[in-house]
Amino acid sequence: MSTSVRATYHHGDLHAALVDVAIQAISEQGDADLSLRDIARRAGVSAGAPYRHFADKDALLAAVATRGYEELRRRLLVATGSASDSVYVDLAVGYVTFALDHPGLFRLMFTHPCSRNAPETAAAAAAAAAVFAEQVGERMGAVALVTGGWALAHGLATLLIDGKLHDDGCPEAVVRTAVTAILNGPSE
Amino acid sequence: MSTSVRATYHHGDLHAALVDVAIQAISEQGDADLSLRDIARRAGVSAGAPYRHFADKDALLAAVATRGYEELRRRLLVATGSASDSVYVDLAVGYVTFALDHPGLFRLMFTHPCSRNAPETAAAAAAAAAVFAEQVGERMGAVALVTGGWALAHGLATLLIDGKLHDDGCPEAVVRTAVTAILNGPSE
DNA sequence: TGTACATCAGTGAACGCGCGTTCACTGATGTAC
DNA sequence: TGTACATCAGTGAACGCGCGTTCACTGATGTAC
Repeated sequence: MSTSVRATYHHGDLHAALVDVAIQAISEQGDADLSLRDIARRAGVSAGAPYRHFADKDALLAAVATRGYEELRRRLLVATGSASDSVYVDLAVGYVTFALDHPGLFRLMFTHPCSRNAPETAAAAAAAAAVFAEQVGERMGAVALVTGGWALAHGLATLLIDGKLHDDGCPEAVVRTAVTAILNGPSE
Repeated sequence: MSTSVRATYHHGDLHAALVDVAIQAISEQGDADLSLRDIARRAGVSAGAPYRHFADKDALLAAVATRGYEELRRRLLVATGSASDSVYVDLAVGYVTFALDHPGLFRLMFTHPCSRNAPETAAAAAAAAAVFAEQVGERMGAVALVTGGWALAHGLATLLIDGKLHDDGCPEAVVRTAVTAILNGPSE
């Protein structure tokens, strides 16, 4: 079950192992362009082996993105449980924390074309986005508020993982103050 | 001066031409990974020629990103001139419109590591970001409002270029309503 | 104005590289009797 | 329980490809006299 040397000729569950290893690799190197050969190498398997489990590279990446969306959804649900004043702040913090923990995965999920045509990935993405809709929507009842809240969180996440905002060591504080400030409005 | 066949052995201004052609190429193909060889090819020049003008591929990309930030700044300044109620809406619309017009360039500017170490690019990026600070800051005077406004625009831009939001053919409307909704707040 | 020469900005062939993918193969597994 | 055999999941060598970069070269330009 470990990533280390295999005892048997057959792997056991190479399908899942490849996704695991890909997520780990993407986390280590911080950006989204992994090579299929490298993933196979890390899984201790020949370069052709993945083709027993995935049609091509994009299919593997789509599976990785799917797992990413599932984890994001989980994080958002957990964040919702906080006893904070604002759902927006809670969701944004959960969202941004996920992105900062897995920047490469986050970029893959949102930018890589692999996820465009995979229905499974699209479903997982929709499920994650639905958390915003449920949490914000059920309290406010406006689509635009959901979109705005999501965009705010997403903007903070991407700017932070790309190093465009100074976070002074505490990105969470940046998120809290920025979201709060915007929600309280330009006070006019 | 055109992209077509060169008359003379020497090019004239290959430096600028390479940046032009790269921006055009990136616009056509929609994503950020161009090859240096392809850019040279499009410029009608051999694969080695760019090395007379740029240290390496990243140096060219940094120059491209710099031009991108300059154009973004210009757009933001123009957007500021609108007779709208809200600076936030104006800036967000300008920002998002730029991203949708040049999705590949936008991704390059914000995500590609090439721009990390180039001081010239960093300066252009800072100048663009400063428009937010000036417009929002001088009226509200709060750093968090600037960050929040920028993040909101940036989030909408990235979600839209990555096809994660339904825009129903009019992305500008999505931006207007989302920003307005968030600014008016969850009405509590 | 004309010539010699240094400098500049291209060429094009070559380098090594890692990639995604295919394919004939072989070792392991499991099922039928 | 034991054996024959179909199926499955790996191997490893090979494919063609395009890439970034280097380098000895050559054509064009401009300057000194």
